[in-house]
Parts: sequence; C-alpha cells; structure tokens
Amino acid sequence: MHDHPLIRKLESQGLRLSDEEQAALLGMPMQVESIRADQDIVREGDRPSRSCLILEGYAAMYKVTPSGKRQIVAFHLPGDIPDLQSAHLEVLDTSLGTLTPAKVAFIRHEVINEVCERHYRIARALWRQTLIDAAIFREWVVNVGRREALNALAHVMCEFVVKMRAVGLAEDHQCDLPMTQAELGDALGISTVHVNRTLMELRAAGLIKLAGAKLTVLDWDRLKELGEFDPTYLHLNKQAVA
Amino acid sequence: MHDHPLIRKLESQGLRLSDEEQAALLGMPMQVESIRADQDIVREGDRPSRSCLILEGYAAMYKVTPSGKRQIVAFHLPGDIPDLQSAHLEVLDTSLGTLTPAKVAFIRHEVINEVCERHYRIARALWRQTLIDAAIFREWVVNVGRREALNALAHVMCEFVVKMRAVGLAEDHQCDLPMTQAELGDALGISTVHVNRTLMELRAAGLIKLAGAKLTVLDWDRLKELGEFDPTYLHLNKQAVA
DNA sequence: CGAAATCTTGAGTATAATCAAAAACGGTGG
DNA sequence: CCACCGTTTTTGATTATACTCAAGATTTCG
Repeated sequence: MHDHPLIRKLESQGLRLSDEEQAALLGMPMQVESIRADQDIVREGDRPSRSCLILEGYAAMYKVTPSGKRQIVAFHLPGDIPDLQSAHLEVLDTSLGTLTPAKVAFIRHEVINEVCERHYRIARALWRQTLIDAAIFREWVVNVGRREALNALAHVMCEFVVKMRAVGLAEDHQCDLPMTQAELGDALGISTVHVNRTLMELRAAGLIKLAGAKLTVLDWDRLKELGEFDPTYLHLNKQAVA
Repeated sequence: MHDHPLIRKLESQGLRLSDEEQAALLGMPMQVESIRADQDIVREGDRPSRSCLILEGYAAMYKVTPSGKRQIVAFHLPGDIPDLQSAHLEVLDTSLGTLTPAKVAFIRHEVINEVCERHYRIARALWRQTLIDAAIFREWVVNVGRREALNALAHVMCEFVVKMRAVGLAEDHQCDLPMTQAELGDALGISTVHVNRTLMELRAAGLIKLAGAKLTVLDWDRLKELGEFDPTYLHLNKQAVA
C-alpha cells in the first residue's frame, strides 16, 4: 500500500496510475496547514481559489438551515478532497469543518485544472472521485429518508468502517470513530438524545462496542444486515471491501 | 434561448460553448427512444455502456431499500443527463425511471469520453453538471433530514419550479408538476397520506394551487421562505434564477 | 484536579406512520 | 359521449417513532 493518502485512496478504488501520473499529482504545489478540531476549513458562500486534501484527521461537510438546524452530509478522512467541487463551481454551497485536529494540503484550482488538462487520466480519476462522493450522497438521502434510527445508525457505522478499512485506517473491525453523538445525530437527521438511546440498543444487541472514540464491530454480519448495508455505492475494488 | 435541451441547460448555468464545441456535443451519435410512463430506463446493478439525455418528459432517480421502501433522490427534466456518472463508474448504484412518457437520447460512453478528451472545455462542462447534481443531492439530504414535511414540501416545489424556469419550461410561476403524491412522498421520505395533508396546508395557506399536474405558485416569496429555499446550490446564472 | 463537554436517563409531547375506506379523477372502449 | 375501471387523492382513527426539556453522571482535557 502506497504511503501517500491520496494515492492510497485512488488505489482503493482500483485505479492504477503510471509513475509519471503519480508524479504529476503529487508534484502539484500544496500548502500544508494544521487545523484544530471543530474549525471550519471553508464555509458556505465562500469562493475559494483552492481545494483541500486531507492528510491527517477527520472532517465533515455540513449545511446549517436558516432555522439553525445542522445537517452533516458526509464524513471525510485522509486521502479525501472534500471540496474538489469548488474547482468548477464558483460558490460553495456547503461548509467543511474538522472533527478532530487535522493536517490538510491546499491546492490551487489553477494547478488542478492544469494537471487535469495535461493528463486526461488524472482528470478522469478526480472526476470519478466526485462521482463517488455523489453516490455517497445518494445513499445518505436514503439513509436519512427511509431508514429508522436504529438501521440508519448501523448503516453509517458500516460505511465509515469500510471507508476506513479501504485506506488502511482500520484493523479488522476496529477503528476510530471520531465524532460525537451530537454529530452522529446531525448526520442522521435525528436528535442527540435519540442517538444515545439508539447506540445503547446497538450495544445491547451485541453488535458494537463503543468506548471513547474507539469503535469495535462485534458482529459485522448482523450490523450490515441491520443497516441494510451494501457497499456497491462506494465503488471500491473488491480487495478494499473484503 | 437555444432550441436543444442540452445546450439550453448548459446555458442556464452560464456556460457559453463555441460553435465548434456545440457541434462536437450535438454531433455525438445518439440513439433516440420513446419510453412510456413509469418505466425504468436503467436499474441499480446495471453496467450500462451508454448514458441517456432526456429530450422530453420527466424522470426520477431512486433507490429501493431491502425492506421495500423507495427513496427518490432527484427529479430530472429535459436537458439532464441523469446517469452521466455511469460513464466513469462501472456499476449503477441507483435506478432511473420515467415519471411521464419521455423521449431520451442514448449516447455511448466511448463517444462521451472521446469528446471529453478532445475538448477539455466540454469535459469541464459535463464534470460541472455532475458536480451540480451532487450539490442538489446535498441539499436533498438537508431537506429530508432537517425539515418538517411542510417546509420540505415547499422546498421541493421551489427547486422544481426554478429548474423548470431555467430551461424555459415554466412561465411565470406556473408549470407542470409531473409526479404523484406518492412520488412526492418518496422524494421527501414521508408517507403518501402525509403528503396529501401537507399539500392541503400549502393550499389552505394560499401558497400554491395544484390541480391535475398543473402547479401554480400563488405566493412565491412566502413559499420560498417556508421552504427555506436559497437557489445558490443550483449554480444557475442570475438570469435563469430571476 | 477542576471545568467544560459529552453522555445518559426520565417524562411528556409532537410529528408522522399505518391501516382502512371513501371520493374523485383520468383514461379507455363501446 | 358516457359508462366503467384502475389510479390517485382525500379523510378518519389509532399508533409509533422521535423530539423537547431537564437534570444528573461521566469523560476528557488543560
């Protein structure tokens, strides 16, 4: 497994880049910054001139409604470029904030565009990334719209664990779960209190162990079934899913 | 306004293509088919070798959960290429079905890719399309997750009307609303019965008139406010929004 | 160790689901 | 043009899932 998070991510989706292409990608000038937990990286309404690649730590994309309710639409982990969209859309329609302390690399849009124009395969790879993000949003809609709290919670856990495994951040069925119950509620469109009660249920059913920020899946098959989780929509290669 | 739905759509987002680029786009070989109402065009799990451009009629992207519940994640209208994603993702993770009789043009993925490789500006334009679709999914998550039925219903109505206006299919505040209450329910993640009651409320409040498949917005400002509708996420040019 | 954040629990309430059935509508064929 | 059939819309009654408010316990982190 490659040691750069971005390449690792792309490889988890079955993409093999030539040495030249890898060099072109990693050779893009990047400005690396450390960001504290619970800080916005970019905010809805911004018109950024660069996108950010997460190197370490975790982030969430979210929107806040005029009535003050927050909805998280995606969790992001190392290797992700959560706001790659902003390279082609002028105004951000979503905010991006850290869940934990993070290290991110900012890449100027011109630079991205130049590399994409020169290497169509890279353009395709990045386009594909954004398409997978879209696929995840679609499944997220289903999760929020058509699953009850217990099933929806099981589903996000499955998704998160699989994504973590794909980039080598989970061993077996154990990994960090870097978000609070309030944040899980914002992801599922339910209240914090209800998250708590539902987590209890998952624990009582012997499906997971969750202590601090450490999640252990005790019964993967039953958790998957409960969450109606089919990883197809993540478009990972078989090896990364297994 | 151009007379081809695809060009009209791209123009509504402020994109101006050169004559050569337009020719390259419209010159792609397409196979036009007529499809009855309530038919699947493509289905989750398929591995299609072509994408479809809607020329006439309306369609919806949806998923069905193992427990049999349906969630619509997007409505599509003429000019849309709902499954453009499949040009870069092998397996479809969502189904696409007609809401009304429709005329669609199928374009082979090779053809799309060839045109994109030759004309980076076209690649960007199509990429951008898929990014806007993703932006719509994000807002859809918010709508389903964090708005109550009344506000959510107002929101989809606003979105639909604005999209219709953008491609010249709505005059003033009147347009077709080509979906049943059951389909609206599947879009909002609520039951048909509840859609009905909520529609009644919108009518009683004097915000809309809805008879048959014809929607008239009686009070745009209040409907927008109730639906917390801010069209930024549609990434249209000002003229198309106004 | 202490303060702040997070998690947990209880009680009462609200939004929306389900089930069931009637009314209205839309299209079709005689 | 009208009668008929299937679909869609409407209404009522009951139930369930999840919300809110509130307060106490526990964890985390400086």
